[in-house]
Formats: sequence, C-alpha cells, structure tokens
Amino acid sequence: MIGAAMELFAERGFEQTTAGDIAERAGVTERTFFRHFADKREVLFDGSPIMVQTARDAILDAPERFTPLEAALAGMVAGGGLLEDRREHAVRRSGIIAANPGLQERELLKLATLTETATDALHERGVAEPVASLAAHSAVTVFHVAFAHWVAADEPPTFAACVDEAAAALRSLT
Amino acid sequence: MIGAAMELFAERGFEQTTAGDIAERAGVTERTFFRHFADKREVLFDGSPIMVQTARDAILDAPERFTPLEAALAGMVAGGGLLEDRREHAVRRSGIIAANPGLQERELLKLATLTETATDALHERGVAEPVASLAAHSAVTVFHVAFAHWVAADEPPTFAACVDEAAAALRSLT
DNA sequence: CACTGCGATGTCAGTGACTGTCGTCAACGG
DNA sequence: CCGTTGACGACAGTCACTGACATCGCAGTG
Repeated sequence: MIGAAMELFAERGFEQTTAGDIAERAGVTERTFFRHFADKREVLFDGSPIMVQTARDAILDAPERFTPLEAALAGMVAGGGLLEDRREHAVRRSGIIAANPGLQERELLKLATLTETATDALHERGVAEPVASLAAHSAVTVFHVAFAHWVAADEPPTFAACVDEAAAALRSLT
Repeated sequence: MIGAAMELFAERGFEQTTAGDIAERAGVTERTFFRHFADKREVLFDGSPIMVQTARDAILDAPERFTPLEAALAGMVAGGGLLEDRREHAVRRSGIIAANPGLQERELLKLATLTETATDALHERGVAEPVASLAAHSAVTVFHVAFAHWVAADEPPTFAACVDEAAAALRSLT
C-alpha cells in the first residue's frame, strides 16, 4: 500500500492523487486504506514510530558520562542509522514531502514528537528543565540539518558523519 | 471573524466547530470565511506574518558586532515583543492550539517559516551555511521554549526575560 | 446625475477526505 | 462442528474546501 502510494505521488503528485486512487492500485477499498492509515499523509510516515523508539533507546543506553546534548545526539545517530541502507527510498520520499506544504507540516509534527520523546528520555537520565528541552530541540535541529545534507549530497556520506558535522557547527555558535 | 472563531473554539473545541458555525456567528457566509482564510486553521494564525517580518527587520538591524546567534535572538525578542500587550489573547489561543494536534501542526509550520526567514536574514548579514541555519534553528528553539514558559507562568515575566533565560540555558549545553 | 468599473459578498453545485455502521467471510481455538 | 474474532467490502453521511456566476454598494468620471 505504501508502495502504491509512493508510485502515484511520484507520478502525479500528492494532491492529484486521491485516497481512492491509492486504494485501487493497492487492490483494496478506500475504506480499507483509512483503516490502515489515519489519514492520507500518514502513508508517508509509517516508519516514524520505530525511529523515535530507536532514538529513545539509544539516549537511555548512552554512557553516563555523556552530557545531555551528547546523549541526545547519540539518539539522533541511532535513529538516522535506520535510513542508512534505504537511502534511495529516503531521497524519493523527501522529494515528495518537499513538494507539498501539507506534508511538510506532518513532517514537522513527527520531528516534534521526536523532540518530546528525546526530552522525556533525558528526564529519565536525570536531566532537568529547561536543559532537557533545549538539548532535545538542539539535537533534533542537528538531525534535521544533517538529514537535509545527507539527502542532498551527491556522494552519499555516512549519516553519522553528517550529524557530527552539524553538531560541530552548532558548538561553534556560542 | 477571528473573535467569533475563538469564542466557538473555546466553547466546544476546534473539531466540533464547523466553518459554517464560525461564519454564521460572524454574520457572513461560509464561502466568505474561506475568502478571508485559506483554511479553518489559519484563523488562529492571522498575526503570524507580521511577527515574522518584525523578527526579520530586527535581525537585519542588529549591530554588526553581534554573533549570528545573538542577532537571531534579537529577532526573536522583537517578534515576541508584539505579544507583550496581548498576553490574555496569547494564552487563550495557546490553550486552544495545545488541545488539537492539527493546530499544533500548523503552529510548527509557522515556526518553520520563522526559521527560514531568520536564516535568510542571517544570509543577508553575510553568515554562511550551516551556521546560519543552525543559529536560526537555535534561536527559534529558544523562542519556542521561552514562549511556553511565558504563557505558563503565573506572575507574567517580560518576554525578553524568558528569552534571556532560555538562551543562557542553551549556552550552557555545550 | 447617469455611467462605469471594481471589490466584497451571496448562492449554488461539486469534489474529495474522512467516519460510522452493518454484513460477509475466513482463520482459529475449543 | 461451532462460536469468536479480525479484516474487509459496501454504503451513506458530514464537512472542508473550490470554482463559477450573479449581485450590490461605492468611488471615480463624464
């Protein structure tokens, strides 16, 4: 079903594709489509909960000596690592999202839940406010910038390398 | 029209209010409502472009000696300053948004355009990538955290004070 | 004063995203 | 062999939003 949707979005664009179109190509009913996905946009964000969970686990498993920001960044590297072997898919998906404001909104929401989850994980590590929120926000910002760079690059670098690069730039800010 | 919408959202919630309801209370047609607002959510984000513009101007007007982050933060203080004398409204609005995921999505999108505008303004100041993006992201993060604190506080502090506080915490991260 | 845009609005019909409900059918455990 | 359960199709309904066209008030112009 996700495959059918991505095909159609690539062919005619997101708005020009109706939920019925996707369902038809997938060989099911429109009603069934909405049983699997809360709304038309969700079909592009299927793996998001897994990534968030992975990031959370990595933050909790990070060595104790790590600063809050370092722990949060470790989570981003772990989460982004899931994309490492599906770069093709990630690039196509990212192109579709870039072409539609509504999808960007949804992506922002997913990043926000990543931020919240990271904040909670830092709390569990004993980090207090507002440091936890700021470290989580900063780490997700780094993730965002790193992802953009990783997707745009011709010679694909390691995702972790992109994160390191963006994190270094962040440190140089203050 | 904005007043009518806020009343209804507060009375029965965002989802339980139809565009027709808002139009009726405002004494116009549903069609007219959609001539003034691109969609039902936009009615809560009317002042956003002005705030973004104010922030942009402040970034461009900041003293040359300011670092990129300092300039971006000056923009956030200026933008947030617009809310200073309408705190009541800001608090009610923020409660409505917090109660609805769709509205949070839209708010995130507005923050993203603030980030983009700030990035562009930094570019105009001669700041290069990825520093410009990261400084803008960081400043908007500070804005976000500061705003949440400003809205939640019982004894309302100055918005600028909230920004300073959050910015100090940010600096302590690295 | 009559005439002429023109911008804001009302009216109406239509599309598409979602939702609630009900019936069917196949897998599965007892 | 039978009751349960879960996934699905069928269908009707609501609501967000859009395009097309008619109307109306108002400013400027002769």
